[in-house]
Amino acid sequence: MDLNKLDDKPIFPIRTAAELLKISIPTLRLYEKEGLIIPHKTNSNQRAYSKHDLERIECIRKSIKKSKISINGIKAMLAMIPCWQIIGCSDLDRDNCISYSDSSKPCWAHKHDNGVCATNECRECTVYKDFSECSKVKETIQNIGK
DNA sequence: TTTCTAACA
DNA sequence: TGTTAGAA
Repeated sequence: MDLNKLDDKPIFPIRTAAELLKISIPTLRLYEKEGLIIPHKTNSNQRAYSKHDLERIECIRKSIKKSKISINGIKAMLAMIPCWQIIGCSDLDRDNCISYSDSSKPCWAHKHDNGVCATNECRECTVYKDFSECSKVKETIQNIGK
């Protein structure tokens, strides 16, 4: 069993996550509402954050504080991810997909009623995962289509 | 006690 | 961003 998998274990309740990240609970909820992050939900609908989730949020915080871009700005950038190419969906699926034409929010923030994404968990999708670390985004983009 | 959603300041 | 309502 590799230890890295522990990083994906959703073990932090929202209060702990907020303390570790030094941000407020409402802010954490806001990021989720805006589609920037998809925390795991427990049986009782409680949010649970993994170490990777926390790192992803750190990436968002850096963008907002250091790069001075807004939540809407981040959403717009994430909306430009060529997800159809990354997951290799068909031209038909792509043309029928809302997130292909919509540039206001990331693909995983959409409800996919049809196509391959309809049956997939966005939280587990490489499109979502690959853009979780600030340091690896450029590399990810460069490798698209290879 | 803690967190949830939703609405509002 | 923070606060508040009522419910779980």
